[in-house]
Amino acid sequence: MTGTGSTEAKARRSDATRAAILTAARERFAADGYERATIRAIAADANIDPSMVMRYYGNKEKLFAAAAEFDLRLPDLTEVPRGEVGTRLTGHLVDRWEDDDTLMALLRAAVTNQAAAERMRELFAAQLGPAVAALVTDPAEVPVRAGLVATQALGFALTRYVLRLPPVVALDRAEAVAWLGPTMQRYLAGER
Amino acid sequence: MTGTGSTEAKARRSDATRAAILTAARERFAADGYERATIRAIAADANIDPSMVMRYYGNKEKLFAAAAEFDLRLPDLTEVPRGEVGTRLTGHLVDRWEDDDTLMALLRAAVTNQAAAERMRELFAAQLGPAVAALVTDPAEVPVRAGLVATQALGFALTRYVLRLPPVVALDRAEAVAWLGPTMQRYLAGER
DNA sequence: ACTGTAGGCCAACGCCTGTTGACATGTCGA
DNA sequence: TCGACATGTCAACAGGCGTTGGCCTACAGT
Repeated sequence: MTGTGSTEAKARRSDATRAAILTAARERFAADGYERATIRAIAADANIDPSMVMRYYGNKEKLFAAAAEFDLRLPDLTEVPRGEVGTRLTGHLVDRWEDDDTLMALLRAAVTNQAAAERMRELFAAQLGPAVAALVTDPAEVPVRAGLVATQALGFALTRYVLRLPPVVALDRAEAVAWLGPTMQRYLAGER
Repeated sequence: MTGTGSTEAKARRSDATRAAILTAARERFAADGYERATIRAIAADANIDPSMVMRYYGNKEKLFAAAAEFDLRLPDLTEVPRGEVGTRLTGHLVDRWEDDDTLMALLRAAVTNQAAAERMRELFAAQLGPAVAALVTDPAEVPVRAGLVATQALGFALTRYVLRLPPVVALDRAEAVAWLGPTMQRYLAGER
């Protein structure tokens, strides 16, 4: 056995560096988008040489792929009272957005980078889709309703965290949920 | 008098070139975002030399500023039946988005470029704000309601035209208006 | 204690970028 | 007809980018 003796896999001496790179990458991608986030800047943030980034992640594209790994951690909406799924989902998404900048990295990059956009599509198809499917009776309605939810969720994130429209920035969590919750509710479980 | 004899201002011989540059710039900024849209590519599209772009627009920043000039042409919502302002506004925005790629250029650029983001904020404050103000009785509510409208409008545009989430792309104009209209209605004139 | 190897740094490459200045061409007023 | 000025081309610059390969250095397994 090697190293510090963890229970699983082999702990490499370079794990700390790898993690530092990933953290710095997420921050840079989140703040600057795909093309303005340079390998050199990321390396500088992580206090290592740019060539280390290449050694550990191959190239910029793969680095982004690693940094953009993300789990929405959606709650099981079937256990929530039918009339509250909208506010519940909205609150969860706001929280998820605020405590992890991976989503921001994904969003900023997805606007100018094809691979990132594909990632975003997968994220909604693979994570939001199933959550919505558990609520909707007619399977044919699932994609549209999930899409509409994405519409409002991403629009809120875009205007609040990226464009920073003052009145949207000014909303506190409760106000945001109160305004957006009913919209989500209708998209998830409303008529039509 | 000079040139082709228009009624106002002086028509320069280079006006065609200036317009070609502007058109190419809008298309490139819309398709690629601010940093990936290069002066060289824009010049190539317009069939001229990159240095002409500099001569006529000074630098890339000013070129963008000129290309991102935009008027939402919002209808006078006070002449629309109170209950239909949501669908009316939604329909107008969808149309506006589809027949002019300036908005797309503005959105794609605003995600990674500060000046473009500021432009976007101004656009909503100066154009959407007043339109909303004409509908809402309490002036204190105007900014929030306009912000919420922006939230849904930009979210729809983002998911449909930029991220291209399949179910959102699949909506036709009528379906989009039917789904988003009520949301807009509530943001514009709903309770709370 | 010795040595192989993983971890890390440095310098350089080829390419692309925005931007500049010198030069050629054409057009229009005098 | 002539000259001034607008229009346009060409070549180059300085800097930044992703990426590569060679070279030290220090630790881990024997």
